[in-house]
Amino acid sequence: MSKRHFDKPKVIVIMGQTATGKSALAVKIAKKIGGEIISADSRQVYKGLDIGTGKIFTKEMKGISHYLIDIESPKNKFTAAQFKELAEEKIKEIIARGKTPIICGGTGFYIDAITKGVVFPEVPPNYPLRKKLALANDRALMLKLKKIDPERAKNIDPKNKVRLIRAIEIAKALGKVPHLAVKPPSYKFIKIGLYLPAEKLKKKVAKRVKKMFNPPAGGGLLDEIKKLKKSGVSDKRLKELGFEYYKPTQEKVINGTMQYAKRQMTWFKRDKEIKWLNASKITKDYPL
RNA sequence: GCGUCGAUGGUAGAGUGGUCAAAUACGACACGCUGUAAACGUGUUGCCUUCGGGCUUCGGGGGUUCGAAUCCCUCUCGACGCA
Repeated sequence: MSKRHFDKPKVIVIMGQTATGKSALAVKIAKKIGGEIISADSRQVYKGLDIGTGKIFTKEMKGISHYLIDIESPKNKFTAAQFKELAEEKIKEIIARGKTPIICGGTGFYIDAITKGVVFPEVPPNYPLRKKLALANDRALMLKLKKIDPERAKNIDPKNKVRLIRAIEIAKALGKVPHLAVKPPSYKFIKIGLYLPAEKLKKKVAKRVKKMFNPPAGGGLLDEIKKLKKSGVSDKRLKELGFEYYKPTQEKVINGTMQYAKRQMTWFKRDKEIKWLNASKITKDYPL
């Protein structure tokens, strides 16, 4: 460990499976050490997606500032690069204020975008082009990519249309897809992962989903969807926003959430810097 | 009670004499990821294997055949129709 390591400002990262109590833990830590919270959730950035995404209620924030929640209309698309830019801005601001940034969320890709210092090629999405390319099949796209960027074509997943389309999009704009650049992060990230054994997680998810459909205060998930539709969010867009938002049933949402939790773990498992905590062992007075 | 149809792998559902360990979908498990990431993609999914193959499967039992998930008989269960 170099000395410089200690000079870097600390950023706490709370990640892990859905429904394990990340938000609550983040608030608790923030209270204790004087922190402010940056959400790392690809869907909580949207206004009006509250119940389905398990967004934290204002009163649960307990006066702690939260950022990158409710910053975009669900009619528009928000991307990982936008997240990276905004989050880095917020980190800087919070540190300048003498507080500790706490990144909290379950979207692994977003978290890695910040903590791993990956520099994405600066090519914004070109939706008309994507739409056009989506008409072609994977083989045709692969041939096209080979022609304009044989280098990238070598190691791309040849069957993944989404990746192929993005690669072509970049190559068209820049001539070729640049090699992935990694900039050493300017912060010391302390990563805490929350997980629950499958049985416990399932119970917790089931409870949470039940509440989504029948909240004590009224106005559940179905009302939320109605409201979104009324405000002009299309069915197609609702589908994109996740399984909770397109013809959900309790069973569907529970199963979908469990599948998601599993996928989250395959993502996080590779990150050896994470210190894992069993969420069921964290009590209200967990000594931090 | 008579008649008709049906019973297939974790589920749904193809297959109707050999090319069937059995399509496809879902689920399950594992894995990947260069601005969609709760997205998107890939692999495995009867058992054993020295990875060549071997063994047991299509409601139960019996039979026909060189060969049966597929044909015949019978039993069990289910749906519908007639009583």
